[in-house]
Amino acid sequence: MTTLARAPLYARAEQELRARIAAGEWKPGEALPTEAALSAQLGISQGTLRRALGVLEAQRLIERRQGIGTYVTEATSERALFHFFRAEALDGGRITPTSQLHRLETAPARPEEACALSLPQGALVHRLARQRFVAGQAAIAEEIALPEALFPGFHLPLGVELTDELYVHYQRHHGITVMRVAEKLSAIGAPESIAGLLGLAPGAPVMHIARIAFDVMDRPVERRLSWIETRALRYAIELR
Amino acid sequence: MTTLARAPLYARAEQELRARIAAGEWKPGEALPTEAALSAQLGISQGTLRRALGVLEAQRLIERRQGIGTYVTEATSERALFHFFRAEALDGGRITPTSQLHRLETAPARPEEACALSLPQGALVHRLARQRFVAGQAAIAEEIALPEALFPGFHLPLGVELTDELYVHYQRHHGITVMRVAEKLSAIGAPESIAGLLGLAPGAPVMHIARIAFDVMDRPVERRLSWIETRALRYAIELR
DNA sequence: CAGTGGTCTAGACCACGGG
DNA sequence: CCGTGGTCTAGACCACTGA
Repeated sequence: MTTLARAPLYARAEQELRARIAAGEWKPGEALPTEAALSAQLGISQGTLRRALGVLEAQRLIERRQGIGTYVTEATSERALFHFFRAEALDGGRITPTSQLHRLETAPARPEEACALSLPQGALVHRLARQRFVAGQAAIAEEIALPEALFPGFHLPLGVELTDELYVHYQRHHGITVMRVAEKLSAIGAPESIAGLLGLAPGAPVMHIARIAFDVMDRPVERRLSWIETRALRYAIELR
Repeated sequence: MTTLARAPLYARAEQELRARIAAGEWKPGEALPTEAALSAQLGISQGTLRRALGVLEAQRLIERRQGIGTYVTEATSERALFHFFRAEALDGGRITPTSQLHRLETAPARPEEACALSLPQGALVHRLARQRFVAGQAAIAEEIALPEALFPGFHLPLGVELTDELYVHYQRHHGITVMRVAEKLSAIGAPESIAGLLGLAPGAPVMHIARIAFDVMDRPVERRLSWIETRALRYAIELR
């Protein structure tokens, strides 16, 4: 683990704070104690605490505002879309898709799902299938698996236009904050079932994305397969 | 600019050091002065200097090694591949492609090239076309444009297997270090010319990537179009 | 105005690497 | 051993916010 006694103080403080936030000691939107109070409580100097807070801020787990205080970052549709939804219009403009769930079931994880989510054989997952629309056109099909253990009693209305991002829902209703996603992209010919959903001919080129999302403690919490029709969309990323 | 007199000291120090590195005061692989010497030279405390160095280190412009010193990061094939070449095998294993240049010309920039590289109409670019092979199979076709002004006298042998990454070549021979790339991905049917190069049927699904690469001072220095055959490859990225 | 986070400093001490 | 960067502290002062 990273919580070795040998690790620097600031790193241990960072882990301590991360764990406390993950445990819900301070919930999204709430303020942490002041730097003076926190450093006294942790028995470290303010400078060392600030270094730990700086890391958490860089990871967007917290937000610091001069003159106000330090807050646990709250997931918003805005932010979720901006950070983790990389599709944009051909001209680079932002896109705000709507979405509609058309299947929701709870079943034993398939082998690929269990593997992606580090679940034992036979563990239950909630499985969602949905479409996302851009300018009234179906542009994205998705199949999502969530560990039942992390999302007990998960539910969403079928067939209704959803405005909020799923990640906002995860945080508000299940206390799970997505911090990082890993994706593997490929270009494939649309399988028949997907082609139907997206209004394409079978075999037409679509972008396929296999995503695993990780939470604050870097545990895998969602596996998502996406099929994206990229005639009117671009998937924009930045590497540095 | 970011070099306002009002900006914090550490930010001004960071910009100052970045500019000096870009200007070649310390070349890739060379050591910067010690922290004590640098802080004295810049008239700031060691703590403030360390903060500036921390930013440059996070951006991988420099590397600090305890007991040794601070060095300007040198581009290596290893690093260039790892950071900016996101293709991997289906099982997640790394891939080391070979490449072969089959066209090299210098001509006025096309409108899209001029736009991508912030060049005036009619400015000259070097235009490269190459193929990249994975396990002996042509898997990637690329067309690359470089501003002639930044790469005077650019040349590479045609038709030979190249081992070094292009970005290593940019740094070694033209003093240009790529720090960041922006990409737009889509899935398209392979155009006839590309299909021929990749051994695909015309219209077969390929991943298309339009990339712009930026240097140390965040100027656009390369525009690259790639067509990737993703039957044996995945494009792996991480968002956080 | 009081209280918050942001900047900057000076200095002690530690850990590492090489002569 | 010495010189390097890495950690940690204590404290002064600034800049912003809201009552």
